Amino acid sequence: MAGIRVEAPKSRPVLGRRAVISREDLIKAAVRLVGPNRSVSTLSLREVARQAGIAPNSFYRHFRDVDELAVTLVDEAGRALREIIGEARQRAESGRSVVRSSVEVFMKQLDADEPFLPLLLREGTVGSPAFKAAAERQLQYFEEELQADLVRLAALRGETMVSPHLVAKAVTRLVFTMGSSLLDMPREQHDEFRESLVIMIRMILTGAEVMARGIELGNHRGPSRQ
Amino acid sequence: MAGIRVEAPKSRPVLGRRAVISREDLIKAAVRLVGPNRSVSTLSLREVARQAGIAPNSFYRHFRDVDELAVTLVDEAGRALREIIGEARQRAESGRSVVRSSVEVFMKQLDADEPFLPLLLREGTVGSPAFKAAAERQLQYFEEELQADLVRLAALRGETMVSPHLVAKAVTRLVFTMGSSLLDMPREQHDEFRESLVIMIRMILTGAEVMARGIELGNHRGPSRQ
DNA sequence: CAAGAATATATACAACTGTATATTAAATGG
DNA sequence: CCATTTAATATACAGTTGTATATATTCTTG
Repeated sequence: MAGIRVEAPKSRPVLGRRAVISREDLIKAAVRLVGPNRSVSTLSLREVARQAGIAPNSFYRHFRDVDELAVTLVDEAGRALREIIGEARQRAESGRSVVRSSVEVFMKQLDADEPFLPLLLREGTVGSPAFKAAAERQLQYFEEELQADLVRLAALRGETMVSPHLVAKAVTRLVFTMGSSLLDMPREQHDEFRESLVIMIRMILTGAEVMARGIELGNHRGPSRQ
Repeated sequence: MAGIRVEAPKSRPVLGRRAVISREDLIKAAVRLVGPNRSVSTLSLREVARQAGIAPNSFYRHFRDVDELAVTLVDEAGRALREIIGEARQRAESGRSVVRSSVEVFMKQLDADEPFLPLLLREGTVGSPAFKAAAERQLQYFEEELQADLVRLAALRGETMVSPHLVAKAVTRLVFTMGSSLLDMPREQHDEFRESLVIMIRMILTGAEVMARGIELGNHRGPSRQ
Protein backbone atom coordinates (compact mmCIF):
# COMPACT_ATOMS: atom_id res chain seq x y z
CA MET A 1 0.00 0.00 0.00
CA ALA A 2 1.83 3.00 -1.29
CA GLY A 3 -0.59 5.61 0.03
CA ILE A 4 -0.62 7.41 3.29
CA ARG A 5 -0.71 5.26 6.36
CA VAL A 6 -3.00 6.45 9.08
CA GLU A 7 -2.45 5.39 12.64
CA ALA A 8 -3.43 6.70 16.03
CA PRO A 9 -1.63 9.93 16.85
CA LYS A 10 1.49 9.40 18.91
CA SER A 11 1.38 11.13 22.22
CA ARG A 12 3.40 14.26 21.90
CA PRO A 13 4.90 16.52 24.54
CA VAL A 14 2.70 19.58 24.56
CA LEU A 15 5.63 21.90 25.05
CA GLY A 16 6.25 24.68 22.57
CA ARG A 17 6.43 24.51 18.89
CA ARG A 18 6.52 21.53 16.63
CA ALA A 19 9.50 21.15 14.38
CA VAL A 20 7.81 20.66 11.04
CA ILE A 21 4.22 19.95 10.16
CA SER A 22 3.70 17.88 7.10
CA ARG A 23 0.81 17.82 4.72
CA GLU A 24 0.35 14.17 5.57
CA ASP A 25 -0.25 15.05 9.21
CA LEU A 26 -3.28 17.02 8.16
CA ILE A 27 -4.53 14.41 5.73
CA LYS A 28 -4.29 11.73 8.36
CA ALA A 29 -6.02 13.88 10.93
CA ALA A 30 -8.89 14.66 8.61
CA VAL A 31 -9.58 11.11 7.54
CA ARG A 32 -9.65 10.07 11.20
CA LEU A 33 -12.54 12.44 11.75
CA VAL A 34 -14.83 11.29 8.97
CA GLY A 35 -16.81 8.10 8.79
CA PRO A 36 -20.25 6.62 8.33
CA ASN A 37 -21.81 9.16 10.62
CA ARG A 38 -19.73 12.17 9.80
CA SER A 39 -19.46 13.77 6.41
CA VAL A 40 -16.29 15.41 5.20
CA SER A 41 -18.42 18.45 4.40
CA THR A 42 -18.90 19.08 8.14
CA LEU A 43 -15.21 19.20 8.98
CA SER A 44 -13.94 22.46 10.37
CA LEU A 45 -10.44 23.73 9.87
CA ARG A 46 -9.92 24.04 13.59
CA GLU A 47 -10.96 20.56 14.46
CA VAL A 48 -8.67 19.11 11.83
CA ALA A 49 -5.87 21.20 13.28
CA ARG A 50 -6.81 20.05 16.75
CA GLN A 51 -6.81 16.42 15.67
CA ALA A 52 -3.40 16.91 14.10
CA GLY A 53 -2.14 18.58 17.27
CA ILE A 54 -1.23 21.84 15.56
CA ALA A 55 -2.26 25.45 15.68
CA PRO A 56 -5.11 26.37 13.34
CA ASN A 57 -3.06 28.80 11.33
CA SER A 58 -0.58 26.14 10.34
CA PHE A 59 -3.32 24.58 8.30
CA TYR A 60 -2.85 27.28 5.70
CA ARG A 61 0.67 26.17 5.01
CA HIS A 62 -0.61 23.11 3.21
CA PHE A 63 -4.18 23.73 2.17
CA ARG A 64 -6.11 26.75 1.08
CA ASP A 65 -9.17 25.59 2.97
CA VAL A 66 -10.92 22.44 4.12
CA ASP A 67 -12.41 21.85 0.71
CA GLU A 68 -8.98 21.53 -0.83
CA LEU A 69 -8.12 19.00 1.85
CA ALA A 70 -11.30 17.10 1.05
CA VAL A 71 -10.30 16.91 -2.59
CA THR A 72 -6.98 15.48 -1.49
CA LEU A 73 -8.77 12.79 0.53
CA VAL A 74 -10.62 11.74 -2.59
CA ASP A 75 -7.42 11.63 -4.58
CA GLU A 76 -5.90 9.42 -1.91
CA ALA A 77 -8.83 7.05 -2.34
CA GLY A 78 -7.80 6.79 -5.96
CA ARG A 79 -4.69 4.96 -4.79
CA ALA A 80 -6.79 2.29 -3.15
CA LEU A 81 -8.71 1.93 -6.37
CA ARG A 82 -5.52 1.40 -8.31
CA GLU A 83 -4.53 -1.26 -5.84
CA ILE A 84 -7.82 -3.04 -6.39
CA ILE A 85 -7.48 -2.92 -10.13
CA GLY A 86 -3.90 -4.14 -10.04
CA GLU A 87 -4.70 -7.08 -7.84
CA ALA A 88 -7.85 -7.96 -9.73
CA ARG A 89 -5.80 -8.13 -12.89
CA GLN A 90 -3.28 -10.33 -11.22
CA ARG A 91 -5.97 -12.70 -10.07
CA ALA A 92 -7.55 -12.71 -13.51
CA GLU A 93 -4.62 -14.81 -14.60
CA SER A 94 -5.45 -17.52 -12.14
CA GLY A 95 -8.16 -19.19 -14.17
CA ARG A 96 -10.90 -18.59 -11.65
CA SER A 97 -14.01 -16.62 -12.35
CA VAL A 98 -12.92 -13.08 -13.15
CA VAL A 99 -16.08 -11.64 -11.68
CA ARG A 100 -15.87 -13.49 -8.44
CA SER A 101 -12.21 -12.86 -7.85
CA SER A 102 -12.60 -9.19 -8.67
CA VAL A 103 -15.45 -8.85 -6.21
CA GLU A 104 -13.33 -10.59 -3.61
CA VAL A 105 -10.47 -8.18 -4.19
CA PHE A 106 -12.84 -5.26 -3.89
CA MET A 107 -14.31 -6.57 -0.66
CA LYS A 108 -10.92 -7.37 0.78
CA GLN A 109 -9.82 -3.83 0.19
CA LEU A 110 -12.91 -2.53 1.94
CA ASP A 111 -12.14 -4.84 4.87
CA ALA A 112 -8.62 -3.50 5.07
CA ASP A 113 -7.79 -0.73 7.46
CA GLU A 114 -7.70 1.76 4.61
CA PRO A 115 -9.77 4.81 5.39
CA PHE A 116 -9.85 6.72 2.12
CA LEU A 117 -11.84 4.41 -0.08
CA PRO A 118 -14.87 4.31 2.21
CA LEU A 119 -14.98 8.06 2.03
CA LEU A 120 -15.02 7.94 -1.75
CA LEU A 121 -17.78 5.37 -1.78
CA ARG A 122 -19.89 7.29 0.68
CA GLU A 123 -19.40 10.79 -0.54
CA GLY A 124 -18.90 12.51 -3.84
CA THR A 125 -22.44 13.51 -4.76
CA VAL A 126 -22.70 16.66 -2.66
CA GLY A 127 -20.06 19.27 -2.12
CA SER A 128 -18.08 21.88 -3.93
CA PRO A 129 -17.64 21.55 -7.67
CA ALA A 130 -13.99 20.68 -7.11
CA PHE A 131 -14.84 17.95 -4.64
CA LYS A 132 -17.47 16.40 -6.85
CA ALA A 133 -15.18 16.60 -9.84
CA ALA A 134 -12.47 14.80 -7.89
CA ALA A 135 -14.83 11.97 -7.03
CA GLU A 136 -16.08 11.82 -10.59
CA ARG A 137 -12.51 11.50 -11.80
CA GLN A 138 -11.98 8.42 -9.70
CA LEU A 139 -15.20 6.93 -10.93
CA GLN A 140 -14.21 7.65 -14.51
CA TYR A 141 -10.82 6.10 -13.97
CA PHE A 142 -12.34 2.91 -12.62
CA GLU A 143 -14.79 2.78 -15.52
CA GLU A 144 -12.13 3.19 -18.13
CA GLU A 145 -9.89 0.54 -16.64
CA LEU A 146 -12.79 -1.84 -16.34
CA GLN A 147 -13.81 -1.14 -19.90
CA ALA A 148 -10.33 -1.89 -21.15
CA ASP A 149 -10.38 -5.15 -19.25
CA LEU A 150 -13.77 -6.14 -20.57
CA VAL A 151 -12.66 -5.52 -24.14
CA ARG A 152 -9.46 -7.44 -23.59
CA LEU A 153 -11.22 -10.43 -22.05
CA ALA A 154 -13.75 -10.48 -24.85
CA ALA A 155 -10.97 -10.48 -27.40
CA LEU A 156 -9.40 -13.47 -25.65
CA ARG A 157 -12.65 -15.30 -26.34
CA GLY A 158 -12.51 -14.20 -29.95
CA GLU A 159 -15.42 -11.83 -29.50
CA THR A 160 -16.03 -8.15 -29.97
CA MET A 161 -17.82 -6.49 -27.14
CA VAL A 162 -20.65 -4.12 -27.95
CA SER A 163 -21.20 -1.10 -25.77
CA PRO A 164 -18.28 -1.79 -23.49
CA HIS A 165 -18.57 1.77 -22.24
CA LEU A 166 -22.10 1.23 -20.97
CA VAL A 167 -21.27 -2.14 -19.48
CA ALA A 168 -18.34 -0.66 -17.60
CA LYS A 169 -20.43 2.24 -16.41
CA ALA A 170 -23.24 0.02 -15.18
CA VAL A 171 -20.87 -2.32 -13.38
CA THR A 172 -18.89 0.54 -11.88
CA ARG A 173 -21.93 2.33 -10.61
CA LEU A 174 -23.35 -0.84 -9.17
CA VAL A 175 -20.12 -1.85 -7.50
CA PHE A 176 -19.55 1.58 -5.97
CA THR A 177 -23.02 1.93 -4.60
CA MET A 178 -23.12 -1.64 -3.33
CA GLY A 179 -19.68 -1.06 -1.83
CA SER A 180 -20.99 1.81 0.22
CA SER A 181 -23.71 -0.47 1.56
CA LEU A 182 -21.15 -3.09 2.48
CA LEU A 183 -19.43 -0.62 4.76
CA ASP A 184 -22.35 -0.64 7.16
CA MET A 185 -23.01 -4.34 6.93
CA PRO A 186 -22.44 -6.90 9.67
CA ARG A 187 -19.68 -9.32 8.86
CA GLU A 188 -21.91 -12.35 8.78
CA GLN A 189 -23.72 -10.89 5.78
CA HIS A 190 -20.57 -10.46 3.75
CA ASP A 191 -20.73 -13.88 2.11
CA GLU A 192 -24.29 -13.31 0.99
CA PHE A 193 -23.36 -9.86 -0.21
CA ARG A 194 -20.54 -11.23 -2.29
CA GLU A 195 -22.74 -13.84 -3.93
CA SER A 196 -25.39 -11.25 -4.69
CA LEU A 197 -22.93 -8.82 -6.21
CA VAL A 198 -21.35 -11.54 -8.31
CA ILE A 199 -24.75 -12.49 -9.68
CA MET A 200 -25.69 -8.90 -10.38
CA ILE A 201 -22.51 -8.25 -12.28
CA ARG A 202 -23.00 -11.41 -14.23
CA MET A 203 -26.48 -10.29 -15.14
CA ILE A 204 -25.06 -7.18 -16.68
CA LEU A 205 -22.30 -8.99 -18.53
CA THR A 206 -24.59 -11.73 -19.72
CA GLY A 207 -27.24 -9.30 -20.79
CA ALA A 208 -24.73 -7.25 -22.67
CA GLU A 209 -23.53 -10.29 -24.51
CA VAL A 210 -27.00 -11.43 -25.46
CA MET A 211 -27.98 -8.00 -26.62
CA ALA A 212 -24.84 -7.81 -28.66
CA ARG A 213 -25.81 -10.99 -30.42
CA GLY A 214 -29.25 -9.70 -31.09
CA ILE A 215 -30.92 -12.61 -29.38
CA GLU A 216 -34.59 -11.96 -28.88
CA LEU A 217 -35.93 -12.37 -25.37
CA GLY A 218 -39.02 -11.26 -23.53
CA ASN A 219 -40.61 -7.93 -24.33
CA HIS A 220 -38.64 -5.61 -22.14
CA ARG A 221 -36.55 -5.02 -25.22
CA GLY A 222 -39.29 -2.76 -26.43
CA PRO A 223 -40.73 -2.61 -29.93
CA SER A 224 -38.55 -4.51 -32.34
CA ARG A 225 -36.13 -1.81 -33.19
CA GLN A 226 -32.84 -3.62 -32.82
CA MET B 1 -48.40 16.14 -6.18
CA ALA B 2 -49.64 15.53 -2.70
CA GLY B 3 -46.40 16.45 -0.94
CA ILE B 4 -45.27 19.75 0.36
CA ARG B 5 -45.05 22.50 -2.18
CA VAL B 6 -42.01 24.69 -1.86
CA GLU B 7 -42.06 28.17 -3.29
CA ALA B 8 -40.06 31.30 -2.68
CA PRO B 9 -40.81 32.79 0.69
CA LYS B 10 -43.46 35.46 0.56
CA SER B 11 -42.21 38.76 1.81
CA ARG B 12 -43.47 39.14 5.31
CA PRO B 13 -43.80 42.26 7.46
CA VAL B 14 -40.98 41.97 9.95
CA LEU B 15 -43.09 43.37 12.75
CA GLY B 16 -43.56 41.37 15.92
CA ARG B 17 -44.62 37.86 16.33
CA ARG B 18 -45.91 35.48 13.76
CA ALA B 19 -49.30 33.96 14.26
CA VAL B 20 -48.54 30.30 13.92
CA ILE B 21 -45.49 28.54 12.59
CA SER B 22 -46.11 25.27 10.88
CA ARG B 23 -43.89 22.30 10.53
CA GLU B 24 -44.11 22.71 6.78
CA ASP B 25 -42.58 26.18 7.03
CA LEU B 26 -39.46 24.61 8.45
CA ILE B 27 -39.39 21.76 5.98
CA LYS B 28 -39.70 24.16 3.08
CA ALA B 29 -37.00 26.41 4.48
CA ALA B 30 -34.58 23.54 4.95
CA VAL B 31 -35.00 22.09 1.49
CA ARG B 32 -34.41 25.51 0.00
CA LEU B 33 -30.98 25.54 1.62
CA VAL B 34 -29.68 22.23 0.39
CA GLY B 35 -28.58 21.34 -3.11
CA PRO B 36 -25.75 19.96 -5.20
CA ASN B 37 -23.20 22.02 -3.37
CA ARG B 38 -24.65 21.97 0.08
CA SER B 39 -25.23 18.87 2.13
CA VAL B 40 -28.10 18.57 4.54
CA SER B 41 -25.53 17.55 7.15
CA THR B 42 -24.14 21.08 7.17
CA LEU B 43 -27.44 22.79 7.97
CA SER B 44 -27.59 24.70 11.22
CA LEU B 45 -30.72 25.12 13.25
CA ARG B 46 -30.37 28.87 13.18
CA GLU B 47 -30.01 29.19 9.47
CA VAL B 48 -33.07 27.06 8.89
CA ALA B 49 -34.93 29.31 11.33
CA ARG B 50 -33.59 32.36 9.55
CA GLN B 51 -34.65 31.02 6.17
CA ALA B 52 -38.11 30.35 7.57
CA GLY B 53 -38.25 33.84 9.04
CA ILE B 54 -38.72 32.67 12.60
CA ALA B 55 -36.86 32.82 15.88
CA PRO B 56 -34.45 29.95 16.48
CA ASN B 57 -36.26 28.70 19.52
CA SER B 58 -39.43 28.10 17.56
CA PHE B 59 -37.63 25.35 15.77
CA TYR B 60 -38.00 23.16 18.81
CA ARG B 61 -41.74 23.22 18.56
CA HIS B 62 -41.61 20.91 15.56
CA PHE B 63 -38.30 19.12 15.56
CA ARG B 64 -36.01 17.86 18.23
CA ASP B 65 -32.96 18.86 16.22
CA VAL B 66 -31.80 19.32 12.66
CA ASP B 67 -31.23 15.63 12.20
CA GLU B 68 -34.90 14.92 12.81
CA LEU B 69 -35.73 17.51 10.20
CA ALA B 70 -33.33 15.84 7.78
CA VAL B 71 -35.08 12.54 8.27
CA THR B 72 -38.34 14.28 7.45
CA LEU B 73 -36.85 15.60 4.21
CA VAL B 74 -36.00 12.06 3.19
CA ASP B 75 -39.48 10.88 4.03
CA GLU B 76 -40.87 13.64 1.84
CA ALA B 77 -38.75 12.34 -1.00
CA GLY B 78 -40.55 9.07 -0.58
CA ARG B 79 -43.67 10.79 -1.84
CA ALA B 80 -41.96 11.69 -5.07
CA LEU B 81 -40.93 8.07 -5.42
CA ARG B 82 -44.48 6.91 -5.01
CA GLU B 83 -45.50 9.33 -7.70
CA ILE B 84 -42.93 7.87 -10.04
CA ILE B 85 -44.01 4.35 -9.37
CA GLY B 86 -47.67 5.19 -9.80
CA GLU B 87 -47.15 6.91 -13.11
CA ALA B 88 -44.76 4.27 -14.39
CA ARG B 89 -47.42 1.66 -13.69
CA GLN B 90 -49.98 3.70 -15.53
CA ARG B 91 -47.74 3.99 -18.53
CA ALA B 92 -46.97 0.29 -18.42
CA GLU B 93 -50.48 -0.23 -19.71
CA SER B 94 -49.81 1.73 -22.84
CA GLY B 95 -48.05 -1.03 -24.73
CA ARG B 96 -44.79 0.83 -25.08
CA SER B 97 -41.53 -0.41 -23.73
CA VAL B 98 -41.88 -0.65 -19.97
CA VAL B 99 -38.24 0.14 -19.43
CA ARG B 100 -38.20 3.20 -21.61
CA SER B 101 -41.39 4.66 -20.30
CA SER B 102 -40.33 4.08 -16.71
CA VAL B 103 -37.02 5.81 -17.31
CA GLU B 104 -38.90 8.69 -18.88
CA VAL B 105 -41.16 8.99 -15.86
CA PHE B 106 -38.16 8.96 -13.57
CA MET B 107 -36.40 11.64 -15.57
CA LYS B 108 -39.49 13.74 -15.82
CA GLN B 109 -39.82 13.72 -12.08
CA LEU B 110 -36.23 14.80 -11.70
CA ASP B 111 -36.88 17.62 -14.13
CA ALA B 112 -39.87 18.74 -12.13
CA ASP B 113 -39.50 21.47 -9.58
CA GLU B 114 -39.60 18.93 -6.80
CA PRO B 115 -36.74 19.43 -4.39
CA PHE B 116 -36.91 16.41 -2.11
CA LEU B 117 -36.04 13.62 -4.48
CA PRO B 118 -32.70 15.12 -5.52
CA LEU B 119 -31.75 15.23 -1.87
CA LEU B 120 -32.54 11.55 -1.51
CA LEU B 121 -30.53 10.67 -4.59
CA ARG B 122 -27.55 12.71 -3.49
CA GLU B 123 -27.48 11.91 0.18
CA GLY B 124 -28.23 8.96 2.36
CA THR B 125 -24.82 7.33 2.69
CA VAL B 126 -23.40 9.55 5.44
CA GLY B 127 -25.17 10.89 8.45
CA SER B 128 -26.82 9.83 11.64
CA PRO B 129 -28.09 6.28 11.90
CA ALA B 130 -31.65 7.59 11.74
CA PHE B 131 -30.96 9.57 8.60
CA LYS B 132 -29.30 6.70 6.82
CA ALA B 133 -32.06 4.36 7.88
CA ALA B 134 -34.63 6.74 6.46
CA ALA B 135 -32.88 6.80 3.12
CA GLU B 136 -32.48 3.04 3.16
CA ARG B 137 -36.22 2.68 3.76
CA GLN B 138 -36.99 4.59 0.61
CA LEU B 139 -34.54 2.53 -1.36
CA GLN B 140 -36.07 -0.65 0.02
CA TYR B 141 -39.53 0.56 -0.82
CA PHE B 142 -38.55 1.23 -4.40
CA GLU B 143 -36.87 -2.14 -4.69
CA GLU B 144 -39.85 -4.01 -3.38
CA GLU B 145 -42.28 -2.27 -5.68
CA LEU B 146 -40.03 -2.83 -8.64
CA GLN B 147 -39.65 -6.46 -7.71
CA ALA B 148 -43.40 -6.92 -7.53
CA ASP B 149 -43.72 -5.33 -10.95
CA LEU B 150 -41.01 -7.49 -12.47
CA VAL B 151 -42.68 -10.61 -11.16
CA ARG B 152 -46.06 -9.49 -12.42
CA LEU B 153 -44.75 -8.65 -15.88
CA ALA B 154 -42.96 -11.95 -16.13
CA ALA B 155 -46.15 -13.77 -15.20
CA LEU B 156 -47.96 -11.95 -17.99
CA ARG B 157 -45.49 -13.50 -20.35
CA GLY B 158 -46.11 -16.88 -18.78
CA GLU B 159 -42.70 -16.94 -17.17
CA THR B 160 -41.34 -17.26 -13.70
CA MET B 161 -38.66 -14.82 -12.82
CA VAL B 162 -35.58 -16.09 -11.02
CA SER B 163 -33.86 -13.87 -8.48
CA PRO B 164 -36.33 -11.02 -8.81
CA HIS B 165 -34.95 -9.61 -5.61
CA LEU B 166 -31.46 -9.25 -7.02
CA VAL B 167 -32.72 -7.88 -10.30
CA ALA B 168 -34.75 -5.27 -8.50
CA LYS B 169 -31.84 -4.36 -6.28
CA ALA B 170 -29.44 -4.02 -9.19
CA VAL B 171 -31.85 -1.89 -11.19
CA THR B 172 -32.74 0.25 -8.19
CA ARG B 173 -29.16 0.89 -7.26
CA LEU B 174 -28.27 1.71 -10.80
CA VAL B 175 -31.22 4.01 -11.32
CA PHE B 176 -30.64 5.88 -8.09
CA THR B 177 -26.98 6.43 -8.66
CA MET B 178 -27.44 7.36 -12.29
CA GLY B 179 -30.24 9.68 -11.21
CA SER B 180 -27.90 11.57 -8.96
CA SER B 181 -25.57 12.06 -11.93
CA LEU B 182 -28.42 13.34 -14.05
CA LEU B 183 -28.99 16.15 -11.58
CA ASP B 184 -25.71 17.78 -12.52
CA MET B 185 -26.01 17.11 -16.21
CA PRO B 186 -26.57 19.69 -18.93
CA ARG B 187 -29.94 19.37 -20.61
CA GLU B 188 -28.54 18.54 -24.01
CA GLN B 189 -27.12 15.34 -22.56
CA HIS B 190 -30.44 14.13 -21.21
CA ASP B 191 -31.42 12.24 -24.36
CA GLU B 192 -28.17 10.37 -24.41
CA PHE B 193 -28.48 9.69 -20.71
CA ARG B 194 -31.93 8.23 -21.18
CA GLU B 195 -30.80 5.93 -23.96
CA SER B 196 -27.83 4.77 -21.92
CA LEU B 197 -29.91 4.06 -18.85
CA VAL B 198 -32.50 2.19 -20.88
CA ILE B 199 -29.80 0.00 -22.33
CA MET B 200 -28.20 -0.63 -18.97
CA ILE B 201 -31.47 -1.66 -17.41
CA ARG B 202 -32.15 -3.94 -20.33
CA MET B 203 -28.79 -5.55 -19.88
CA ILE B 204 -29.72 -6.45 -16.34
CA LEU B 205 -33.16 -7.73 -17.28
CA THR B 206 -31.89 -9.63 -20.28
CA GLY B 207 -29.02 -11.10 -18.34
CA ALA B 208 -31.32 -12.17 -15.57
CA GLU B 209 -33.56 -13.90 -18.04
CA VAL B 210 -30.75 -15.71 -19.76
CA MET B 211 -29.25 -16.81 -16.49
CA ALA B 212 -32.63 -18.04 -15.38
CA ARG B 213 -32.85 -20.23 -18.47
CA GLY B 214 -29.39 -21.58 -17.86
CA ILE B 215 -28.14 -20.55 -21.24
CA GLU B 216 -24.41 -20.88 -21.50
CA LEU B 217 -22.51 -17.84 -22.63
CA GLY B 218 -18.92 -16.68 -22.48
CA ASN B 219 -16.78 -17.57 -19.49
CA HIS B 220 -17.58 -14.79 -17.12
CA ARG B 221 -20.03 -17.24 -15.66
CA GLY B 222 -17.08 -18.87 -14.02
CA PRO B 223 -16.33 -22.56 -13.82
CA SER B 224 -19.35 -24.58 -14.86
CA ARG B 225 -21.16 -24.63 -11.59
CA GLN B 226 -24.66 -23.81 -12.72
C1' DC C 1 28.47 29.28 13.96
C1' DA C 2 25.38 33.18 13.27
C1' DA C 3 22.18 35.84 10.61
C1' DG C 4 18.28 35.72 8.04
C1' DA C 5 14.41 33.21 6.20
C1' DA C 6 10.82 30.23 6.93
C1' DT C 7 7.49 28.38 9.73
C1' DA C 8 4.78 27.21 13.93
C1' DT C 9 2.21 29.28 17.72
C1' DA C 10 -0.27 32.93 20.24
C1' DT C 11 -3.52 36.38 20.34
C1' DA C 12 -7.27 38.75 18.59
C1' DC C 13 -11.56 39.68 16.26
C1' DA C 14 -16.11 39.16 14.46
C1' DA C 15 -19.19 36.05 13.37
C1' DC C 16 -21.51 31.85 14.03
C1' DT C 17 -23.57 27.93 16.84
C1' DG C 18 -27.25 25.30 20.15
C1' DT C 19 -29.93 25.92 23.88
C1' DA C 20 -31.72 27.97 28.36
C1' DT C 21 -34.62 31.41 30.49
C1' DA C 22 -37.61 35.43 30.39
C1' DT C 23 -40.99 38.11 28.02
C1' DT C 24 -44.72 38.93 25.01
C1' DA C 25 -48.53 37.94 21.97
C1' DA C 26 -51.83 34.72 19.81
C1' DA C 27 -55.01 30.98 20.61
C1' DT C 28 -58.33 28.72 23.35
C1' DG C 29 -62.24 27.72 26.16
C1' DG C 30 -65.81 28.94 29.35
C1' DC D 1 -65.59 38.91 26.22
C1' DC D 2 -61.87 37.73 29.28
C1' DA D 3 -58.74 34.80 31.81
C1' DT D 4 -55.72 31.28 31.03
C1' DT D 5 -52.89 28.49 28.24
C1' DT D 6 -50.02 28.01 24.52
C1' DA D 7 -46.68 29.44 21.52
C1' DA D 8 -43.52 32.89 19.34
C1' DT D 9 -39.80 36.15 20.28
C1' DA D 10 -36.04 38.32 22.91
C1' DT D 11 -32.14 37.96 25.55
C1' DA D 12 -28.40 35.58 27.32
C1' DC D 13 -24.66 32.36 27.65
C1' DA D 14 -20.85 29.48 26.52
C1' DG D 15 -18.90 27.46 23.01
C1' DT D 16 -17.40 27.17 18.18
C1' DT D 17 -15.82 29.02 13.72
C1' DG D 18 -12.30 31.20 9.90
C1' DT D 19 -8.83 34.24 9.44
C1' DA D 20 -5.72 38.33 10.42
C1' DT D 21 -1.69 39.99 12.81
C1' DA D 22 2.03 39.52 16.09
C1' DT D 23 5.41 36.70 18.30
C1' DA D 24 8.56 32.98 18.89
C1' DT D 25 11.17 29.04 17.28
C1' DT D 26 13.25 26.07 13.84
C1' DC D 27 15.55 25.68 9.51
C1' DT D 28 18.76 27.09 6.00
C1' DT D 29 22.71 29.05 4.06
C1' DG D 30 27.14 31.24 3.68
